[in-house]
Amino acid sequence: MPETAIKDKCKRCMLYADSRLFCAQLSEDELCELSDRSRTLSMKRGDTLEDEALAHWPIVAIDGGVLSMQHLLQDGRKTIAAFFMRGDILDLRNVTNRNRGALIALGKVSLCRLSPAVFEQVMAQNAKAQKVIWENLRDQAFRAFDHSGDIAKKQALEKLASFIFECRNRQEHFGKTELIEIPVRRIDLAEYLGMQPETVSRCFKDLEKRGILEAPSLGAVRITNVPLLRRIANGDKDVSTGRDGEGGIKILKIA
Amino acid sequence: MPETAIKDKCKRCMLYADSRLFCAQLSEDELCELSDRSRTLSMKRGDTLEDEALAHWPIVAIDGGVLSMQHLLQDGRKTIAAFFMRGDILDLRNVTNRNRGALIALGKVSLCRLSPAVFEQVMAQNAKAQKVIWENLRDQAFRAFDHSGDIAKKQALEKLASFIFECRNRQEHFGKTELIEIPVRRIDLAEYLGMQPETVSRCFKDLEKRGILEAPSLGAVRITNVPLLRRIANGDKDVSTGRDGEGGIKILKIA
DNA sequence: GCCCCGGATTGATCTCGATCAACATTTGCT
DNA sequence: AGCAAATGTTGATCGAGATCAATCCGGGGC
Repeated sequence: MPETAIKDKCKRCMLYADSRLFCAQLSEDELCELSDRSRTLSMKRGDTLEDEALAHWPIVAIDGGVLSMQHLLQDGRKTIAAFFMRGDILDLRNVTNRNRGALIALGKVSLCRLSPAVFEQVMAQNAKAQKVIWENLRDQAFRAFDHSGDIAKKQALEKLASFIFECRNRQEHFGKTELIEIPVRRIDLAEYLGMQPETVSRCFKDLEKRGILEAPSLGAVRITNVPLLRRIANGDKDVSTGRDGEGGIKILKIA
Repeated sequence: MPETAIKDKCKRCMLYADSRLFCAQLSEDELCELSDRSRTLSMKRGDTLEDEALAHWPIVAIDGGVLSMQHLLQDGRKTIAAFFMRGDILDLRNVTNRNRGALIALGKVSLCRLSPAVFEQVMAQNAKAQKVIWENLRDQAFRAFDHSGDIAKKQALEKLASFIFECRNRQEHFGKTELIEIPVRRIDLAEYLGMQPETVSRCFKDLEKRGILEAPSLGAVRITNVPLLRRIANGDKDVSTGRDGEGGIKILKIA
């Protein structure tokens, strides 16, 4: 084993391997320091980041998988307020305002609990790293704003369409095949979009029947009519209700 | 007029006057530099921060009033994704992902368009200022997460209850009188909570009838039963539907 | 491989809040 | 101050999606 400064755990981690992510911005010294004082963690579906653990390790960087922030109501209703994925950094220092949701893994999640002290030091010293974190947090905020807008007034079909575009936006490799990964289960999706799993299922079926997308498996979809899906996501009633607007293709119906 | 370094416009601005806000963290030199290269702006209800203006001035700090981020759907449905208030800083540099909502004033708004160059410089040099901005952005993100959770699965009454607590959380001076300012119109509130103005009105009336709050004017409420309102906000069905749970007061109904 | 159970689907019914309509009140403007 | 337009309230009806119930699947563990 060669005596390289950079730890194996870091070499295998996308936060370092992806040049756009946080750890890739660090100098070798910074990375080693951070690495030494941080702890990786693997989670499986249903695992929760407990409050006591977060008290000691309030800064969490996601390497892979999907972590959810869930809010539980008194009578058992559950909602997922946000999904956190590769590259997202969560800073829960002093976050007590209202009932911060529970952080629950929706599948296998690998993450790194960063040392607050080193994180703070890097924030102060390394402008490039600071920029990456800042833009990540800003993206989280804007994604949450968008999502709030989506679920506030949109209908079920429109919400699902928007979600599919949100998934597309979060994966870089689109363009060639238009195969979009849906990284969460239907039930999680329902909780994220504020609807019931039954409704999610019906909406997927509707979009398939209308030839707008194909769902080769539960974990992925292929959009076959991007402009139409876009119009649905944007709330064009003529399209979402099945009627044809001026821009759509007229289909003659014979009674 | 004495030749003090700090500009009058800054002395009158809460971003400087409130010791917890951004400009109060700056050294005199930094503040002067920032002040010289920044521009204040007054807006009135309905005014929009146009894209072209934002291209030159993508960083906006709110001094007072309520600025909204609105999403408009094709068929005219409108939603407010977020409220920005005193102390909030918006960084719209390179924000093009999806359709960033329009920034529209919901009343008189005074704000300061900060010089991106000086802002960036302060971010890199002044750790105290950096911390304030970072925490502000984080609060915006978590507030948005909370809000997403609220509007996803909660019923109308529960959403309104949550909103009242959100208002209370955002004003510091509670504790004495419990008079909470509602800084937006009913119609804006409806758009923020994803419901209709009619429903908002009915919910306020319902809470008043049940003795949970008083609404001396459209712009403020006084909570008269905080625990009960809290239970409603947390989704306790026994309370929100009017039935009494075990913790409530039993009311005998005679047919 | 086979079993098994959580998740997904499909269908039937019901409910909350949207919508429509009429009227009251507040706000802003001259 | 006084008027007009925008906002807010109240009542009546309707519909999208929640809920309930009955299968159907598929993948993780043995």
